[in-house]
Amino acid sequence: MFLFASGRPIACRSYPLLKRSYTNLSVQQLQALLGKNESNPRITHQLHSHFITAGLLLLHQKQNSGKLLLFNPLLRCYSLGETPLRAYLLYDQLQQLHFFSDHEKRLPPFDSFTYLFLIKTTSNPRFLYPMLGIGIHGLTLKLGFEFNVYVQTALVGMYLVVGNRVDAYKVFDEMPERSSTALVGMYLVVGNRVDAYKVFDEMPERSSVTWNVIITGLTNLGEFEKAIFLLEKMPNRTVVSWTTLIDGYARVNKPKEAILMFWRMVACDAINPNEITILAILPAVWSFGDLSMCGSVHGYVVKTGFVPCDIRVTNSLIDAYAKCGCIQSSLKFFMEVPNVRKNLVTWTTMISSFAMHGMGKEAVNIFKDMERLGLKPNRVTMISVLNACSHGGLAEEEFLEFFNKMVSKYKITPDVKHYGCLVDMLRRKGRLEEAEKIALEIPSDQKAVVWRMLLGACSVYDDPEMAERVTKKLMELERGHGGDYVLMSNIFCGTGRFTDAQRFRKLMDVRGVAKLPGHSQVT
DNA sequence: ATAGGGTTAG
Repeated sequence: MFLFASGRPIACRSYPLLKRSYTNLSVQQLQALLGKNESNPRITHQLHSHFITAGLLLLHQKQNSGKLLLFNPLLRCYSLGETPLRAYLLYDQLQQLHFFSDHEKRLPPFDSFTYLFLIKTTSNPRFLYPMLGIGIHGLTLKLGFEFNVYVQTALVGMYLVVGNRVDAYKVFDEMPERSSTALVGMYLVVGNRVDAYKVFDEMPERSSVTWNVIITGLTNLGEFEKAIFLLEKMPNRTVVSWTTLIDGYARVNKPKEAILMFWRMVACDAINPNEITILAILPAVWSFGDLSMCGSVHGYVVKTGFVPCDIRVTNSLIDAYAKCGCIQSSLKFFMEVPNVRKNLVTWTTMISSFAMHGMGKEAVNIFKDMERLGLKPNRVTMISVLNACSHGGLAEEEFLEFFNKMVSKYKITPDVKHYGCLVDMLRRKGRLEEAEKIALEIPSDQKAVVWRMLLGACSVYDDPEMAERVTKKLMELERGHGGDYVLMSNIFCGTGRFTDAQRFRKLMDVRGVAKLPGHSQVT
């Protein structure tokens, strides 16, 4: 993936072709580009590719003690993104490259930034080897970065992610230069409100980030009264302070309080919401069902220019209109967005909006428009389409056409949710034989789940013959699931075949299976 | 360039 030969980096075939030219940009411009697109893995990847081919990856300022100008920002992007492993590999390759080059015996040109981002890599929940963080901790000690407050703050966070709380305390305890903000944050994450509050209270000076850290921590712990108490005491409230509480209330399903916070922010502090505030308030707006407020948020968002900038705001608004019951506004807004700005989520949102309104045909048309533009649906898109078909009164042939297309054309392996849609559709149609035929063709690892769904469908339609066949199939696959026996015997009871029912109950006792407390597989 | 809030289904 990251190939280097004879000390010189070379490009690798797996990199995507550059769609735009980065060749004339200065180092500062490239840095800014990385910072702006930190959440866009494609651009990160393209820039990485460019750095390698143009020999910029190891570019460093000679007069400034050899700091890496583009390597660290690149590391940061990968560490925060979807593939933190790339960050680790990037670091590892450079380290080995340095090790094998014989002209220098000194340590690699890594600085505190490198290790800070490396620690963040290991605390990223997507990173599969969090224990590597402990080794990196050792490195920072060896290299003398233990006096860097940022590095240590990241270390504390890392240990909390790894679950090693004792070490988190220990690292903090040995910090020579304590950042009170970090201490407050750490206590909050650990759940130690009293100590966090005490430290916070004794701080000689607090930055706005300090305030926001404690407000966020209290909100996440559900301590809304204390969070608001601090919010009111805070000297210079920022958008973040308010947004934290708005989001917190929306998440615990208290839309009224969230909306109240929103108005207080605007009225008391004359602070304008930003994109993230909008994303936080919209779920509150639709769960409160306030269509008129949906419209005023829309107006505000258009006026401030968030709409042409942030596609997520657009998507969230389309969704909010649909969930407030106004599919017309949803569609109108969707149509106003130029196709070049729409991303996969935009299309998926519109399809699921039609699905929740039972408008199957319209959903399918949107899906076909999307296909015509050459976009490839993902798992979520397909769930929405399939849902739209079964809820929107479409023929089962059409449903099955989409299902097959998903597998053959788009190479998406159906999971439990897709099969859930399938069984749901067939149940609505009462076509259980069809379902049985399909179930026979399903790949092995998912089989049991699907057969079990079918068994559930049989019990609704009182089809004991088929239920028996399905149960037999289930017995072949796995013998130990007690719920199947119970369901089967219930079906026989329901149709008056009590001896058959008893037969299954007995079989259950003989095989020594117990019925576990029930939980639904279909959600 | 470094700590704080983040779109779609179920």
